[in-house]
Amino acid sequence: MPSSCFAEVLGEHVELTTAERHALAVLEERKRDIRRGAILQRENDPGRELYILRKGLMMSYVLLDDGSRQILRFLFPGDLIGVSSMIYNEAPESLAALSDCTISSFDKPALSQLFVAHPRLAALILVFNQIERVVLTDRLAALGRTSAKARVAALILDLRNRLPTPGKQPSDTFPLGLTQEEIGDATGLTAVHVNRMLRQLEEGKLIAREAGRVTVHDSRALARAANYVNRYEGLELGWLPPARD
Amino acid sequence: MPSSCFAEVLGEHVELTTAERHALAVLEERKRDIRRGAILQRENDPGRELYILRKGLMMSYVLLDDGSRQILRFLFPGDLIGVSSMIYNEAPESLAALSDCTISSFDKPALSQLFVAHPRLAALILVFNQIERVVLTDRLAALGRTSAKARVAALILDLRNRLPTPGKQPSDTFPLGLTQEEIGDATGLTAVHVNRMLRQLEEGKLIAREAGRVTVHDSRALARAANYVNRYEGLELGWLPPARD
DNA sequence: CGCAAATTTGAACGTAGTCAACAAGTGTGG
DNA sequence: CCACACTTGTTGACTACGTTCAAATTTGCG
Repeated sequence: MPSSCFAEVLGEHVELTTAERHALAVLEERKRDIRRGAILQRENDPGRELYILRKGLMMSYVLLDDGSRQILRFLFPGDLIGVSSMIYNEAPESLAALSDCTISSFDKPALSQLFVAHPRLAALILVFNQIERVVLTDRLAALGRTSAKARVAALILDLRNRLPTPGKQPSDTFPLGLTQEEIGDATGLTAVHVNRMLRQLEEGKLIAREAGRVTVHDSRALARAANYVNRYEGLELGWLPPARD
Repeated sequence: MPSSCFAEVLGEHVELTTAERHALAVLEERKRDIRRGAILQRENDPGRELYILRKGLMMSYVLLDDGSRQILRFLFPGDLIGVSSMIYNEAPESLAALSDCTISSFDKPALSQLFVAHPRLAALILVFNQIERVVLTDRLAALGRTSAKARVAALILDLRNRLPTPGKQPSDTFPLGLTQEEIGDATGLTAVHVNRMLRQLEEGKLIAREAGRVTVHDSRALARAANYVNRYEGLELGWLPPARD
């Protein structure tokens, strides 16, 4: 029984040793619930702590000075968050809960010690940073070079693949969990236009919607429309350093 | 005399030990020149090697299936490149030289060994990954939520701050080194519209242009127009693990 | 010097934004 | 349990920012 969500995610890619599991468990000793809408970290505040999301859905975002918001990333259970804020005096982004969530928090020295004691885990953290980076560049390309429809399609596919399900396999029907305004802030669109795009996808029989739940009908066509690549697949980790223990 | 560009960059933030300098020098033992326009790595090819850019200007980009291009990042001397490609079987992005360049290359095990032998350097690599990530999120917010003019302004400011100068201090006059098409592919605009925005910035006395060189006249106004933050400043690295040696 | 690439400009078009009004949910307190 | 307030979703009409297409001009380079 894994006591750490983060360990569970890492464990999907490598066989963790007991010592490694123990080191990761330390990061999730403390546990805390936060309510939907709560702001865990505010842009420009000092980022004193790191977090691991254990349950629920969160987002990171920035506010521009005309008041508009850009959602940078949706955060799922097992995600390590706040790393970018820890390296600055002032956090470059805000963190907020989109549903009721459970999180663990730990301080910077804990990460530091992990780097000294477990080089393989350090390398794995690098790997997950890079996955996150590539997902961001996919979104950059989407915002820079694809249509509104494609961006909304990509967001739906990404949610489908990442939202936790009872059985681990992504389910084609899932609760959206986002307002159309939030979808707009993630895709660089207005809520009004998101509504039109969802309708178009529905009319094209790519998706169906009812009671806040979305069903992906034609995930092939959707992926084609969206240029979507699942960046959590196709990893090559043969080069990782040996595990301690 | 620093034998490593990468060490020089890291050395601006921490005092490196002799052992650390030596470990970094190993990464840049081999040295190679590539011509302007050369493609160092192609999307979907295996990313066998890592690189450190020693001299010149490069870019990373992706091609979408409608043929359009999104430039993800400009690369400057001292940048460690190809990390995201090393974790996948197939590289998620291409790397190309925008000017004649000098690079060093090393293999994945070399990085792996660095993580084992020098946890502080591993943590510093994490730090630079995070800076890169934040720069990407700034650009994401720019593409999603700011005007064409603001995006071009931000690109000019970023080039001003990062282009190497004889004296280390950024110079307000510098060679652009990019075609308007490349600026467009970086900012999510067409070359035609980039031209109009450059003209507007010029008419507004924010910049001047002649013979391929740009002069920033009013960097305050430019930064305001662009929401620009220099992400290489304001770091907080007190938590780094102790240096080896 | 001559050619190809890059820049510049104008005109027409289209995607997405803005504004406004209404409908449908959702939650809260009386 | 219902009434009311507020948020969210939906639709239409109009607007505007940036694209597209085309052609002329300049620049850089072999």
